[in-house]
Amino acid sequence: MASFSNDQLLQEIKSCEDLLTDRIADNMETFGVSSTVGRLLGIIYMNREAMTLDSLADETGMSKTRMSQVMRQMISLNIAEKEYVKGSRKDHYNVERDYAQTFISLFTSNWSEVVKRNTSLERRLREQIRHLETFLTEDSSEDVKVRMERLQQELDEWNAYYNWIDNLVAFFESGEIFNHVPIVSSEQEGGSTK
Amino acid sequence: MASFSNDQLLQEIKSCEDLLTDRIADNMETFGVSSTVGRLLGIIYMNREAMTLDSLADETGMSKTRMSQVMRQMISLNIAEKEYVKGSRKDHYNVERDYAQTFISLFTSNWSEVVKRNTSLERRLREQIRHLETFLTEDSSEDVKVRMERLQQELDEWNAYYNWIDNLVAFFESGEIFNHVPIVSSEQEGGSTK
DNA sequence: AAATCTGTGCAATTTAAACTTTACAAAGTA
DNA sequence: TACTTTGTAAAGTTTAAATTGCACAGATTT
Repeated sequence: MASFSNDQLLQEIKSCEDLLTDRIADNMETFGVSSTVGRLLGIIYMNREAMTLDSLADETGMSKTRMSQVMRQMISLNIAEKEYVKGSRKDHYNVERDYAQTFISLFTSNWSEVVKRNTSLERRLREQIRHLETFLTEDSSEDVKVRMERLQQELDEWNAYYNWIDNLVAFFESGEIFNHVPIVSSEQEGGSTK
Repeated sequence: MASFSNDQLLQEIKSCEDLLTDRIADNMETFGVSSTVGRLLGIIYMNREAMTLDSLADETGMSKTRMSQVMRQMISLNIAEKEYVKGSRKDHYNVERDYAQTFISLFTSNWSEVVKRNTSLERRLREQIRHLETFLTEDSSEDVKVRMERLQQELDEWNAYYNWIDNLVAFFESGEIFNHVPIVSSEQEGGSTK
């Protein structure tokens, strides 16, 4: 078949990279964030150095405002950060370059929030139950007693579950997970041995 | 203060249960599914026995069609199943009653899908690269060679990452995770010892 | 066979999320 | 001081997701 010119080759390579970025964007939705988060992650990652809002807007064809919104979100998710570049007035953003670390950051951000919300609800309900219990008398219907008891058990199970999630988060965040599920880099020839 | 009648107490208990259901619905969004999935999960869970589309529609105030859609989704996510009830023509749906198991099912469903998609993309790109490599000649620009090399490395990292996720999924699905992050039920008095 | 019930495909509608436009404050520059 | 540049707040628009209403097929009952 026809050969490729240098420029054509470059373009082909770029289109491979774009496929990767697209996939990152897709996959990121699994974390419950907009695919644009993943897209920016991919773009900055592939770019191999920090980027400005303008260059991101340029690359995605989206508005600078949106870039600002997304980068802020990414920072709050702990998967990006501003990087000071001397001589430039613009903010430069860089991303976590370790995939697994990104996974952990997102996992942690999401579930910590859930645990927090749950803990406060649990406290509230325990209090409410204690309050309601004071109104239980001998002539309270059997139904009420049973339901109350069940609610208690329910809360106990919840507590166990959210404690588990909390421990799970710690298990990831501390990196202990890697002791049991290690990352094995593939055995491609010329593979870099960090 | 004023005392509570039996009915009032029941209502108060119900409203506690509703708060729990609401929270389940909220939390479920962390798995990237609609909160209605969580709401139905919560409702059926609290109901303590299988429910029909009609009773669900009744409970949520939503259309039966939507109930059907959501239940199907839940079944495909492995967190609900139809249950045969003799004497009834309606389908009855029940849900996984173990919180942690639900977590694992959702985690597994989501990430298995991601791994699968990625694997097929990786294969495609490896092939494309092998193809492009045949066009590399001595007069190919240095830039092209570097980019090509980088792309290779990129794919190696991807491969390592998705293998990790795949192992992670197995780690959860097999229940091995519980050996390292156990579920500890809280020490409430009268706590049931399964 | 006619009548009813049940679940779901499909198009239409509503609601929520993503994204843009405009405007402006803060900080830098001339 | 007046003029740019940069990031983002706020409100508006577009796009996508959630939800409904209608219709109908398949199964069940009368």
